[in-house]
Amino acid sequence: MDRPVLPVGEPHAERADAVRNRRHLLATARDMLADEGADTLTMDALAQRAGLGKGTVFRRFGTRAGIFHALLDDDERAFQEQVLSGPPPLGPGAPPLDRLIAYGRARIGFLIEHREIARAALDGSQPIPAGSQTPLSQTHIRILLGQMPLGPADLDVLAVQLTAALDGPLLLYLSASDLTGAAPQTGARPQTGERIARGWQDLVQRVCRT
Amino acid sequence: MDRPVLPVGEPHAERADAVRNRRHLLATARDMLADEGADTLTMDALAQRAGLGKGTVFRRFGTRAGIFHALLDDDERAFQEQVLSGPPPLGPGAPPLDRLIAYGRARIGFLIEHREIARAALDGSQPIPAGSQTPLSQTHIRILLGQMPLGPADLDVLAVQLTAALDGPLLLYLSASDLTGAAPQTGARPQTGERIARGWQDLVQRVCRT
DNA sequence: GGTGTAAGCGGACTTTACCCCGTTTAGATT
DNA sequence: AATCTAAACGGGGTAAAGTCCGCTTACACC
Repeated sequence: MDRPVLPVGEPHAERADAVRNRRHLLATARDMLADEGADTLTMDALAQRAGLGKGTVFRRFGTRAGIFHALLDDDERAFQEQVLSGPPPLGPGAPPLDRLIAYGRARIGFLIEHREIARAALDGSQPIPAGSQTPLSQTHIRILLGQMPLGPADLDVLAVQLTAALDGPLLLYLSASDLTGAAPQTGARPQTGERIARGWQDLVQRVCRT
Repeated sequence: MDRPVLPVGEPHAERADAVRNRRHLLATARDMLADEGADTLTMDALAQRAGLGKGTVFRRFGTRAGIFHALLDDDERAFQEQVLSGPPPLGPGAPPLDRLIAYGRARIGFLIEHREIARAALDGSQPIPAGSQTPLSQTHIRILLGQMPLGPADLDVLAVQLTAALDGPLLLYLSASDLTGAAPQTGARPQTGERIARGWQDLVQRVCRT
């Protein structure tokens, strides 16, 4: 007899209850975040509020930072789609340099908008290489660089450098920023984001001019 | 009568026993590091091995990462001196671009040499802006940039970007690297450091060409 | 030398992240 | 429906960071 018929490509990646619990935990985490902020979001508290065991929370997310990482990934999906198949210059179709500039600008906007989560996501005691949090960023930059005439250059290293250069000022901003008091409005400091965006554009143009 | 004679500039920054204890703790920490590595270096263990109370350890260093930071600062003093008043091109006297390249190379070498401590120093759950660990790096880069003809540019942002671009690949290397097993020899991978150094030189030359 | 006081010290206590492992259950197979 | 097994669950247990506060001590001044 053959292997069982029909559906399975993979045996079964995740059980239904597991999926349900993951979603429920994520939703609960968002509620807590809205209610009280990131600090009081402890693993115990989350488990209790979700009506699940602490073990389950750890099984799903591995670590506290993992929760925030998952939340961020969730929000990032839409953003990624814009990059991969949205309209130019962010999406494909524009010259690589323009796309690079647009990408930086978009990422800056995205992270500033989600700053509380973003900040909490990078806490952990694990190594925190700027840019390995989002291999996507680095990969995308790497690809765009490959499409440009840069002469002899170590594109892999350059991609890491640029990813870090993009994230660096952001991290500085995120950590210095007034995440303490209730921010009066969402776009609290348009200027800072704009300044970083201009800096990015300038840097990239300098690096890529022939 | 004048102010009391002789020494004091400040009332008394630190009591003698405090100084003694700090030094003793630092030395003990180095011993433990050499004996067992960074992981087993807990605050309790350090206090016990040093024959002091845990409260004292926290009073002196504030946080676990603080200990490693202090160790690194200690090692860094010599390096800083080279930068501030050593021979060119690292020290003053050479053209700023050359100094920038030399600085990057030197910093890469320094951090790779002290990788275990460096890695442990950046753990904490506090914000970890690349480059704010060492404001010195950023400041130095900023000053050198100011001495170059770069046209219109936001030098402060550019300095942050370059600092991050210098640290990024290093962090990646430090975290990926085989810090686990006993490294056979100190200069385990000359190539990686060299590759990063070349990347730095290339980046800086691109950014600064007129 | 005596004295006052700010700084330092110690170590019990609290809080959390994270581990472990016995128990339960989804869901495939018959 | 009955059975079987790997995955998921629960929640008590552990370890380590960081806090607190009453006691001790260096040292400036007399």
